[in-house]
Amino acid sequence: MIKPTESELEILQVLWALGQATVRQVNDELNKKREIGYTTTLKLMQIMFEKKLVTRTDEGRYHLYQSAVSEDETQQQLLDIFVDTAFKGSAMKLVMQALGNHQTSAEELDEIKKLIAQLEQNN
Amino acid sequence: MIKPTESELEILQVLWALGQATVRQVNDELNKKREIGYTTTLKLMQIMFEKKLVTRTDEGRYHLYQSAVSEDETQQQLLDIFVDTAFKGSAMKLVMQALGNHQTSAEELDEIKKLIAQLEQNN
DNA sequence: TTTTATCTACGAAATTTTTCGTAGATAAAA
DNA sequence: TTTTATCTACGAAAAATTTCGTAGATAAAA
Repeated sequence: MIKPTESELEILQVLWALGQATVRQVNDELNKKREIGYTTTLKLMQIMFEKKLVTRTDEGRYHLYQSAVSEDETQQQLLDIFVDTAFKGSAMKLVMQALGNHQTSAEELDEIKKLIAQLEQNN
Repeated sequence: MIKPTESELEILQVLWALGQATVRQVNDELNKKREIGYTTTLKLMQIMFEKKLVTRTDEGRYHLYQSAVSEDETQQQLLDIFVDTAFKGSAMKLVMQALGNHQTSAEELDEIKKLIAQLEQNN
């Protein structure tokens, strides 16, 4: 599977959120964060289409784009790479850092505890 | 603080592990993973010196390099960016994915539980 | 019907990152 | 002393990524 670039990932985020979208819609979303030209987004999405990161349907005058990769799988893939490059492969350390420095709600902590309990059972 | 590039991060990893090292040593380490020319590593480290990512002492004929940024702080910074870009800001989801898909030992799970207990107390 | 707006395709410029060759200096080996 | 090995500095090529301008087509508005 191909690792999306930073910009490609931003576009995938939008597509995951919207389900499907035109270049215009994606570009509008991106511009909520930072200025980016329409043709820039267009070009990126065309490249992503070639790379098969997205699919699209021809709706007459325009194209309707959809992500071709699942959010979960992509996140998992990126996470694996990230753990390797930034945390020398220690997922453990990453988890500790993430828990330590982000404020996590009581409910979320409960969820994690549940997950841990599950993992312990499966041993 | 400056975000190191992928290659710069690889070099920082080596420096964090060795404490201090010459270009030659770093290059040797990098070559355990993939082929990379000596002057490539040299150039990168010179750039990192300009960016103040590393410091160095002049040991006569050669330079002895040290990381100028702490491993923890850098990891935290990268983690923050990564959570944002790949997980839309949800550290929670990242933790769940990381725990779920990497085999974590019983001891490690214990450590995490301890940390969670601590976090719960501080509420 | 004419003008205006919007869309795609496409090439190429601009930027960022990575890679390496060459030159000059100095230490080590012969 | 001469040769060889190794180091830094530096420029610039190569590669990867991002950005945008222009042209041509078509729909919408005037």
